[in-house]
Amino acid sequence: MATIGDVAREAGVSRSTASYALSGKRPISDEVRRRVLAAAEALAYTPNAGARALATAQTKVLGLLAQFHEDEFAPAMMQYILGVTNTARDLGYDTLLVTEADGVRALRRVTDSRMVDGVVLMNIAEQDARLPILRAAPQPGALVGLPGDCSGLDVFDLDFEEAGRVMVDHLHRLGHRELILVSQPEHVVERGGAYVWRLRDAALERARQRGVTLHAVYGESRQPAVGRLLNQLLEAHPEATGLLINNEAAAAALPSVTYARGLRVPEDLSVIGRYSAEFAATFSLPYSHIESAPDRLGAMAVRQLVRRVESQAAREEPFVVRFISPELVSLGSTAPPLPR
Amino acid sequence: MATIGDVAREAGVSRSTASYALSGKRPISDEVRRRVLAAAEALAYTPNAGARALATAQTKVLGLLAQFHEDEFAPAMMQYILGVTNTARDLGYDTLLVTEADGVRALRRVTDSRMVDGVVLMNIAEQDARLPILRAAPQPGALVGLPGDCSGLDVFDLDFEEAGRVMVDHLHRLGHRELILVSQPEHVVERGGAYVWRLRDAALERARQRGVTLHAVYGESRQPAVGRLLNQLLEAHPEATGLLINNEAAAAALPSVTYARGLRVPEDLSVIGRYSAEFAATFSLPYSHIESAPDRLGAMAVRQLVRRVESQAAREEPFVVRFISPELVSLGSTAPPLPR
DNA sequence: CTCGTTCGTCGAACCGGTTCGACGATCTGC
DNA sequence: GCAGATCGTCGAACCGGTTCGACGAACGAG
Repeated sequence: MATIGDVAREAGVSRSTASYALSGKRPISDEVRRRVLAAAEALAYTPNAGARALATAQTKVLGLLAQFHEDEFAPAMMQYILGVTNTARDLGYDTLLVTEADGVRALRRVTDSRMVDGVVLMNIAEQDARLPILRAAPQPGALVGLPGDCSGLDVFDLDFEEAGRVMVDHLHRLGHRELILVSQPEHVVERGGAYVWRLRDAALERARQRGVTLHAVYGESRQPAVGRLLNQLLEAHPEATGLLINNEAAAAALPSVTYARGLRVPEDLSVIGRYSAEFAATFSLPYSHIESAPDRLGAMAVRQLVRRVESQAAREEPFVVRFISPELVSLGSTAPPLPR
Repeated sequence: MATIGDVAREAGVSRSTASYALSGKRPISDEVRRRVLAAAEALAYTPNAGARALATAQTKVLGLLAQFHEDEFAPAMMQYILGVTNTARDLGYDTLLVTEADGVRALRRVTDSRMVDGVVLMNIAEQDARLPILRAAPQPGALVGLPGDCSGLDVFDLDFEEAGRVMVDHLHRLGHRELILVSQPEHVVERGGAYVWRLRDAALERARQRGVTLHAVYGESRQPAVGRLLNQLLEAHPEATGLLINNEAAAAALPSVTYARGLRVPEDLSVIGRYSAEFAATFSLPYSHIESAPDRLGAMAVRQLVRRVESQAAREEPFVVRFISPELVSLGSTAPPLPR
């Protein structure tokens, strides 16, 4: 493998001149620049990433810390990851994907050893043990998901409160007066998944204001449990005319349940979900839904992160907490309730 | 951030002694070792990854090159990725996930710049332009998926030929004489996805031997197209009593189609899929299926890769092409056909 | 008591880049 | 024709580790 010393020798100049010719950081005569570029081309020179990182204190790599819990819906994660890796690459960065169960240790390793210039954290818990580490780290960090304490970090998330209100308002306006909300499994909340109750509590509050009855329950993350649960719910609340779903697995399982029960959507039951367009497309889901825009969130986090990485000025700006406002994608799965 | 020089000064020894005390590569007195370890602890010393990579020519990072095509089923990919990242971490490596569309450029970048010690390639095409690059690279490489030319690389894949035969044999033995096989979309084949025709051709051959009629068609990767296709197929071949599915999206869409058509599984239609346990669980799929074991494949590829990375002897062993033999997981979705 | 080992430690070089200060050559202005 | 500025290049130092050869002290053997 050719080093910059080889290039310099081939071009008949010093190492520093070769470096300047390649980087353009100092004026170099056209003649010499030509010779250096030709030599680099001829030797197929590529700078050694480790050496460059050592010299410049920049690795051009971002860390992406994601955790996969047994009872979580892995497929939904993929879109976030792609949002991050693709945006990072567009900005000139590669991505170190760390899925280690011990997130604290993983974060320590990649920041302390200076493997990365910045870190994106996913699966944020209400009380996330990784946050103190990240705040103390020399690299900037960005979160996809809202923790209890946002200080010292840039945070990006869907506005789950507003999502809950939009769902309730939409069905209330159509005339529905009794609704069911299926959330994620209780484990997700216990682990600190605040978005679950953020959506639920806002929906409950809005339902109260509108005089709507809302049955809010935890869901399951797997078949057949989640299908069973949906059946039980529909049985237990025969008066309910609307179903709100903040749970990918439940959304995926719903079509078979409604078929089996002979329920027509939206005539017998209006449905609104909360998931991504990608998810809806791959799973055939015919329900109107709040778009959770995972790729957009990943991209936003990376862009802000890279700004802070690359500019001292940006690093001193105040931290941002930015919510994507929920957009209701209408696929015709809601309608006024039938008169009974 | 503390360097090894700081640790040495704190412990009152030279940098080299500190290094040896930490690595144990030369005998060091207990007294000095204690002091060095204490100093490292006190200063929260972590070696700089770039510097170490430069000195040792080892980065302790593996590259994972995956490509996401528009018309592919992204959720299925997640399991492969987790198999790779988790196994890598167990063996002391981190993973650079590269999803760049231009795979050749991406591979050049990570190998030429020495960012990684080895590379795992996914989404292997029959004629994969990345392979010549990988063969010429100084780092070893492993493939998940079977290319036309396996020379110079370790290859891991499901035995799709055998999978096709197992599917046909299983239904033939139950008495079925007319079957439908839904494969991936034609694009996947055109792009070089050999596994599609490997399974199909083996199934056709075996069906011919057994005197079974097999209608093999390309599928779609998205709803609603894939649902429409399934309906058309069942309509076009009313005599078919068995359905083979080598297409995740089609498998996910099938339950609603059978419900809608009033078909009972397995009484009216026997079904065998080809996907992972994880996929089956998250999607509620009640079908007997060939387990495609993505996590196991990812893990195997990484283990072999790391062996070659870490041992000169291993690097000189002949290259392997290893197939996982298809295992039929029975969930009761097959039965003898009803007499007509 | 001395010589030859062995053991533990140190200094220096090296990995492959980047960057700073200096220096010689050329150009400008008077 | 000379002082001073400008331009292009070079040498050396540095980033933070690892590793090799050497060297002094302690040790055992004769």
